[in-house]
Amino acid sequence: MHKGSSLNKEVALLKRYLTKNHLKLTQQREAILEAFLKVDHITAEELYREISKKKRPQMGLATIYRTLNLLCEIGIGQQRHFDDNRTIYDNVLHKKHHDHLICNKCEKIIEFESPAIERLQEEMAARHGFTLSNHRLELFGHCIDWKNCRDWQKSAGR
Amino acid sequence: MHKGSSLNKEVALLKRYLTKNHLKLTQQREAILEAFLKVDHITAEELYREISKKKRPQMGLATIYRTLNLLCEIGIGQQRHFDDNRTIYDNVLHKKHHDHLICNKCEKIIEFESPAIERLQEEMAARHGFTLSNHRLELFGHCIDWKNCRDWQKSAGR
DNA sequence: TTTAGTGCAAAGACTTTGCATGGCC
DNA sequence: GGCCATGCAAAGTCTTTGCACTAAA
Repeated sequence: MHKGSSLNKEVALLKRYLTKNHLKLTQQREAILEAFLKVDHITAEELYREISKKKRPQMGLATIYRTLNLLCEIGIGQQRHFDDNRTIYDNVLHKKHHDHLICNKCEKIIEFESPAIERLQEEMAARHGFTLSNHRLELFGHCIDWKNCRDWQKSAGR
Repeated sequence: MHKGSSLNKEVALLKRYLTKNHLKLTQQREAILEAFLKVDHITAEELYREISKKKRPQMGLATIYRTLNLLCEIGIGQQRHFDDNRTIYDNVLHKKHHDHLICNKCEKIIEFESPAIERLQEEMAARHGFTLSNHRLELFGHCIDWKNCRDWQKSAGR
């Protein structure tokens, strides 16, 4: 399920970056990276609970934030935000890419892929002299059945 | 420059929404809407400074937030976040839509449009039973001339 | 007159920072 | 051993909420 080969590759990437910048590879950083690579995206809080439950009960939340920011600098992670203000950290390299279709009425989020759109993106990038590494596409609107959605019923009451 | 016709249209939209929901059209809400319609996007803080300087010195920040959230519910505004954690409120209806091509090396940002991509987006949304109101597309990569870019030279130093 | 909105200040939520201690190189 | 990283707690930053008062409807 979670390929070890990928893990090793990322650890190597992390090590290289750390060495190059006179930083250190600690057990915490390794544990965070390992857990992070198992998911597509996660919040600092969730990663914290995950790690302190299963591996290192004494891990500090601040360390999670610091390391997550580090991973973003390296390019393994990328920050994202939905409508609330918490930060979601995407696993950029490992995850199977997908885009999002987001319902403004009921908070429903559908993940999809479109090779056709991706092709046009490449074309557009090339036209402007860009080489793409990744992208983010979010479509907002409302889904056909939002009136039956419990989340929406709830928040509509205010 | 700032077309009055548009202003009136939006005020009408706001009024309709307020009436329908037994809400009230206050001077504050009108002032906030007016100021908001003059920009493409703005933060609550900026809008607050703008309005308290020029129109209503006693306006509270909380009112700005409340009204901005209201405008988002109506569909005149939309929240967005860049990498820091502050919320940017986009003027959805007024602004000319564009997508972004972002260079990870030199911070260059190019705005572009692609009707072909938009068409595919609609198609994809329809396939999932969604009606779109708008979207966000950001392409990340590097531009062909980033090595000559001053911004990159600068930030590469760390 | 009734009900909702406002301003202010306090509370919240999330993230970063300071500092003494501990752990890589 | 030197220096960076960690944990903890405190401080920040941005946003929401409670409440008494004011103003639309």
